[in-house]
Amino acid sequence: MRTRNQQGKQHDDPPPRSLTDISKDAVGKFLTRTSSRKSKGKKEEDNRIPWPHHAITSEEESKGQYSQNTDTRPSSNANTPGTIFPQEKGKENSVSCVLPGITEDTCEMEWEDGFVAMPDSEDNHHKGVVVEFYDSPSSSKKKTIRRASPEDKELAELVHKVHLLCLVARGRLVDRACNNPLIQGALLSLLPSNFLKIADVPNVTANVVAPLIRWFHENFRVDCSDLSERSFESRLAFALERRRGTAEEVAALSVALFRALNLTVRFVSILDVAPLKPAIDVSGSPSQDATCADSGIFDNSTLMVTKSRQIVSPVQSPSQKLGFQNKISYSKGTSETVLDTSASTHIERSEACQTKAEGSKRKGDLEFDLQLEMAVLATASASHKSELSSESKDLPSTSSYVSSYSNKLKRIKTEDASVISHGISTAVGSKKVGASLYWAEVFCSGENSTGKWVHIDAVNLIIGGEGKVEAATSACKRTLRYAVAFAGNGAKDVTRRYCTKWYMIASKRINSQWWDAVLAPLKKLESRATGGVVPMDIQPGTVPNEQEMVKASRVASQSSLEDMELQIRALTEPLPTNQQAYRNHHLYAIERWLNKYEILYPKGPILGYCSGHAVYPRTSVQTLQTKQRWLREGLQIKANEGPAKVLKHSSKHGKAQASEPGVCKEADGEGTFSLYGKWQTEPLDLPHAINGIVPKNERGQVDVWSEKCLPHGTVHLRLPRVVPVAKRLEIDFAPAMVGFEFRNGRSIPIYEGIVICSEFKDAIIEAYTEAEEKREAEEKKRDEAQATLRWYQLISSMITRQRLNDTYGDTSTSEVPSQPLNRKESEDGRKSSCGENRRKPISKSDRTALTEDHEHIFPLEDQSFDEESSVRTKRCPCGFLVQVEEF
DNA sequence: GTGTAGTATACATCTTTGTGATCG
DNA sequence: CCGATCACTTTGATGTATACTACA
Repeated sequence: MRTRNQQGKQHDDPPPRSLTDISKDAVGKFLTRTSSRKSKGKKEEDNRIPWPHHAITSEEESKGQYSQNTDTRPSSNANTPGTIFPQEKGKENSVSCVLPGITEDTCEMEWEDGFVAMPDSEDNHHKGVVVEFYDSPSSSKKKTIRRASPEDKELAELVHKVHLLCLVARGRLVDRACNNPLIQGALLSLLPSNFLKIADVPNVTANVVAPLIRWFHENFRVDCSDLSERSFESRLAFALERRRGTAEEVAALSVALFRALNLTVRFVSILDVAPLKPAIDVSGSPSQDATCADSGIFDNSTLMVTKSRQIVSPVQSPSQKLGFQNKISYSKGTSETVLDTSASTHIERSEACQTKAEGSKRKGDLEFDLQLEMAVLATASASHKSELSSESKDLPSTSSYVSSYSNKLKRIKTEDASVISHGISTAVGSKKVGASLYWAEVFCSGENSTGKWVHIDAVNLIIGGEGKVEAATSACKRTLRYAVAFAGNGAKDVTRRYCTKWYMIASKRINSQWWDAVLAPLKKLESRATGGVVPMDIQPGTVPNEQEMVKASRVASQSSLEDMELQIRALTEPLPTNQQAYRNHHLYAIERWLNKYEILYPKGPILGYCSGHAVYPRTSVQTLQTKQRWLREGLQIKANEGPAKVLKHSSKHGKAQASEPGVCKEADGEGTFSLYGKWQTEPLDLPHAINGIVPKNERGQVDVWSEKCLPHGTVHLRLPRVVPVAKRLEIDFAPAMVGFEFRNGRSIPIYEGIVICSEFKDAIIEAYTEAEEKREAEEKKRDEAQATLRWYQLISSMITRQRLNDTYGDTSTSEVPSQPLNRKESEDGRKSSCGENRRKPISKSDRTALTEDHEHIFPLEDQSFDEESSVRTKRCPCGFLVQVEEF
């Protein structure tokens, strides 16, 4: 949808609002809300999240789509200083402006001087104004980078999680379809009888199944039929009938076939989820992976292949498929791209067009498109696909192109057969490789002594190619982050089998705690399905027969053997060849990249070398702390322990110390501070309280970082107003310093309560309770007295008013009641004239009491203050009141 | 085109124990 | 006189992560 907008293609008639539209709107609104919560910050004037910056045309505007558009944000063109947006035909009328409803308050951005290009055609004249921004030569190098805000990060993580869950659910759905007995039966009926004996082979090996896979590969082809309206099972059945389907379907069919032959099989899928970290927003930098990012979720047949929905391709060569499908995907957005059969130069041309078109997109936009599509697909995949399908129908030359192009590719196919038969090995490292997203894992009991899960990619005809998956994925500018095996409605993360550079993906995966918790129940199901019942899962009370027990124990060991295998892979990762990788490597470290507070202890063993730097196990890296910091954890430095590391003080400290010579120098020298490792510490040996005296530090207090820091025989009473109590009882105490806070540019210690000897605890608490009760009673008494007084004043003023009314009635008069009720006059010294204090008009009734000679007085106890409005109300006992606004 | 090291920069973290005037 | 409260220039230096650049 966005692509169409961007290309300036308009909807002649607004299509009926499908569920997809509704979802998109909802997601858009959600994201708008998220973006509006943007945090402050000087650098955040570029206040946006990755967003498809549609060129909002005036035509849309005039049709009212403008207001319907979920994008209620200003076009990013406007607030991206120094960004050139290439002009394209049909886009001249794009408008960059602040949208209605966005005020200066809500949209604080820096506007840059630009020049207004006047529309050069009459056609455009009435459509709007083009505001273009050109970089000055000096600013051309400067890119505006918007760092992801915490909200962005949170959102990206949520999307990542939700997407993961969706893909896991999808994998289970596919897995379930593979168990469909009808599909399995139909597959068996197609199978030449000589392959049926595989079902009886006791120890299956990769070699045994190889001919079967070859047969399958020859008989089932990948295309991208669009049967989105159907359930996956019916799609699978249809693919079986046609002997062609999407890569996902073909892979699923291979799994179904293996299962029909009684092999232990998993359906494995790379979960190509939305990134965990939000994309940074670099204006003006071309998106490198534009084509990769602009892909669907469930429809990719290979990682290289984008927009594979509309294609009927009988070829298996990934390289051919790549060129072909890219071409199709380009045609979707660019109507001028003519797809003909003649030559690959056309493909290149269309690629160029695409590059040009995509070049105007920010990386963030592309990421957003992807995420939006994911979110929408999660709720309305079928609907969305049908929409895309209808889009593809709009393409005039697709079908003719497809048939002729496929003929051409058929010819190429025969030439490429040798390459294909060797799998992807010859092409790994080249971008001409299509890495499959889906494959099967067959448990070959005849491999090794204990059996082995063998990677079988029937789509690309690869057996045992687990080592190539990662390279092929990375060649596609993707990262293999999650490879999940599905069986028995369960799932198991088998990424380790396919990933050798875990350090590269560790930070791109969701925290393992969450992921493990998600997979835990699924892992059990998977384990149970890949052979039988795991002993610990046998229900108490049921007695499994011997056969079941044997099978179960075999599976248990099979499962744990695989776990062990994966664990070994995890712990025996090859040493990275670049130094940077050691900065946060979970297994290895080099001294150069240790943090300030880290040290190698013990310094060894050396596991290898990288660029001349010795590589140590990460387990040898220890965290260091200052003496003070260890103290907070209830640890102290052992006697005679020298510092493990000595660091220079910051210049601030240096200055402070220089200005105050002789003050507070560390024991080990000037301008330095010492760090110690945990191995140099021991539990804190605190002084004991003796004779009711609390041991205090040099400041006469006790630092209570935690309960561990309390001297023996003392307690910490976190009670307000407890100091006077201790003083009154003449009990020795120390103020408890519990931390610091920064106020007015300096750190201020925070005190909470006192530290006293345990033996006085009860006495203090008793006295404190008593004092508090007394205080509360006094407070209550004071409040009551105040209330009484106010009632007295109120009634007095009412009486006075009544008397005045009785005396003078409605007739205006200048006579003054000479006897104001003023019981407290003598007590209150604060007098003020009415004129001085009256800042607000007084009410009409009050005016009747306003007199010329009477001097009002406003006793303090008759004043009330409204904190909300900051208005103080002062009352004269005569009933006159004045309201004063206080600042 | 790719990988690596170095650099720039935004962001996160750590730092850390006053003083004088005024008022009740 | 003493103690409580308030105002006082709302830290800022440094480390770390990450993107970018130059170079092999």
